[in-house]
Amino acid sequence: MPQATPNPAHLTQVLVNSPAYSPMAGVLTYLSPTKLVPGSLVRVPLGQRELLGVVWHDTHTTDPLKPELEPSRLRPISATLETLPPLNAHWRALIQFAASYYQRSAGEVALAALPPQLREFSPIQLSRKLKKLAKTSAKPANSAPGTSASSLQNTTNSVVLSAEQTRAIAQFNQNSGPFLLFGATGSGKTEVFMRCSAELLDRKPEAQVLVMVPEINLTPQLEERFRARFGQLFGLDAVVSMHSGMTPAQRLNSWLAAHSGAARIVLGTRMAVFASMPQLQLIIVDEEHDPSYKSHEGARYSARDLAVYRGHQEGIKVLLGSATPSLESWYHSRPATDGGRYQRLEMPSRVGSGQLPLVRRVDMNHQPKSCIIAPPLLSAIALRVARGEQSMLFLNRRGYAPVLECTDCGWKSNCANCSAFRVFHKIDRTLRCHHCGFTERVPRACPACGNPDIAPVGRGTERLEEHLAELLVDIRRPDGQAVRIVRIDADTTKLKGALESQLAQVHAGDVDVLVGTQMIAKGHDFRRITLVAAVNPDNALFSSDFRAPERLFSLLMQAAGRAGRDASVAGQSEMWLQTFHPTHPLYEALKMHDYPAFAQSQLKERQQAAMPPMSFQALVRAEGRTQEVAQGFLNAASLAAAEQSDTAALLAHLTIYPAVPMSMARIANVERAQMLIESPSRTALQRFLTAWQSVLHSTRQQPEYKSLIRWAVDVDPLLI
DNA sequence: AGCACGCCGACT
DNA sequence: GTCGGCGTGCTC
Repeated sequence: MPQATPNPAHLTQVLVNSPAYSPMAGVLTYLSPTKLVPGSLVRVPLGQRELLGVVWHDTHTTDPLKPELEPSRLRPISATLETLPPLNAHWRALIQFAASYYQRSAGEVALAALPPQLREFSPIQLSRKLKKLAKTSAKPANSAPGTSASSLQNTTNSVVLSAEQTRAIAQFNQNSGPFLLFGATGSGKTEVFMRCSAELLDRKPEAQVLVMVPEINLTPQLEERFRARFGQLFGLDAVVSMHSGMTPAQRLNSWLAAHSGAARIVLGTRMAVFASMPQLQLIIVDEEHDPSYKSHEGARYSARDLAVYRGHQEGIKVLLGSATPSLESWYHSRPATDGGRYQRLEMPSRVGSGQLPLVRRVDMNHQPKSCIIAPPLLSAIALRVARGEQSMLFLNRRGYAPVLECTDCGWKSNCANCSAFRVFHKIDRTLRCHHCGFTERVPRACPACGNPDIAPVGRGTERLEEHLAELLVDIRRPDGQAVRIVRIDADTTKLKGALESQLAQVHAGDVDVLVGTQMIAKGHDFRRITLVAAVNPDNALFSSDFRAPERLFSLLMQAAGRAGRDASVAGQSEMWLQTFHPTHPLYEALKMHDYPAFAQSQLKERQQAAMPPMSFQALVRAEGRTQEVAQGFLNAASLAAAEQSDTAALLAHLTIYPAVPMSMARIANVERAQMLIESPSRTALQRFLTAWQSVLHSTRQQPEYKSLIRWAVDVDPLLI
């Protein structure tokens, strides 16, 4: 055997952020003077750059693909961030699983899961930062002026639990989960979350809890409640947030607090599922049905599904909560005797005297032709205004009208870059594309035939607000003043803090009627609203997207939950639906506030059509200059799967559909196509996708697909 | 993906 | 004479 080099170095496997399709995917091998523990953070040279890396496998298995890699050509690690404890085996297992399940490289997933600022820091910068943090956290954090710890604890723990809450908590304590807390809006799910957390934190002195919420705007409310409850026990900085709205410095601080164990409760959006939490004992996923848990870029992971995996992997409890669970979770929580894997905890009643609102359907077939707000609904709103109560109307379209049309030649306000209409915004007289942002002033006359008579078709929130103001012009509030209408949508809340100030107006009672898009139906408690109306909810009933009814039901249930949360007015609160299909089963179930009935009928349909959750799907999306290239690439890769033995062997277990244009086929002059792959077996689908990667890569190498812009696999897609 | 190198058009 | 376009090719 030849003698080792005079300065012996350890071969060290390191993950860096390199995408799955580059030849650099997987681990890279470096030299290190000392043996480094897996999970250690290092800085390594790669070409001209120096990158953050994570030390991976213990064993240096020789890569069969690159046998020519000689130790003499390896470069040494530049530096080790030794002031940080290595990422533990649980975290590494989570990253490895997410990367393989969602068909991305481990390096991409691992590095995306670390705070961005950590990628920039040198070891010296990092140790400076850590020293600074140690100094500030050395100060006693729990000295809130005015309230003693014991008095606050008394008030928070003196919340009387309902029988349902007590039973749910008992079941949680006696079983191992995962749990699905199926609780009506207002049934007190948050209180259950806090009690379950409190018990675990009490039992284990070092325990950590991860709480996930779907959207950033929901974090402050929940954060406030958790901080009020646990801040006194563990220090105010023991509760930290993690979401994309934070500054890089804040994100690093939160991450370090979680990683060191100082943070006892981590509250965050989907990215938080990857937080390093060495003493993690419980994961809570609030509003688990919310589509925001599914990532749309990079690795298209589902944070809810990864939370369940992580809980299983770490041997800890996972608690999912929703008033309208995803059909996946609902199906998993069927009785264990039927094969269910989750334990269902039920809290059907509202806490206190609050009743669920009365659901009223307006049959639009029997209303004046093309009316926007039916007369009975208008009178109901007018009545609330006169009584000094608030109403909320929502419509799933912003702008004034979704399209402008020439009454003469039929010209429509198409977008030049997208397969979509540009929306008419009357407020600044523009036509705006909501997909690519292309904005122009409204033409004086039809650009095709010169006819000056071009008319808005359909309605958006702007037009609804305008129309409502006209209809209610004579209505007076109890104080004799004119009715006050406010609109809340993406256009009115663009400026920072605008949403908060508009919401504050509503809470203060300065507003009689609130008009907006779905964003007002979610999350916020409007205690004085006694009427909620869905102006035009029918679209989702006949959508080509099989999940549209599920989303509509959930949205309407949430919206209904906005009404009458205040017990003093709950008796009179109503949810109105304007529909051309009043007897549709979805609305029937909604009227009875009967999610289980709705879910049962949906699951039956899914069963018959062999769709999720009874089957498993993956979607491959491709983007190119033309549909021919995008679709051609997908179809060629599909054909080639039959010619490679490992993929061909699995074809019997799956259905690969032909490539089709996406429903929004063109955005910003990029043509998009997709191909659906379905299988009754998750394993078969997984094996196929893994083996198929190399086929996709080599297909892209063919000269006719050189112009392909990109492709990506979406496992368990939400939008088909 | 980054970031080089490299070979052709309009500017101080 | 240079600045800069983005086409190929490499990075342990």
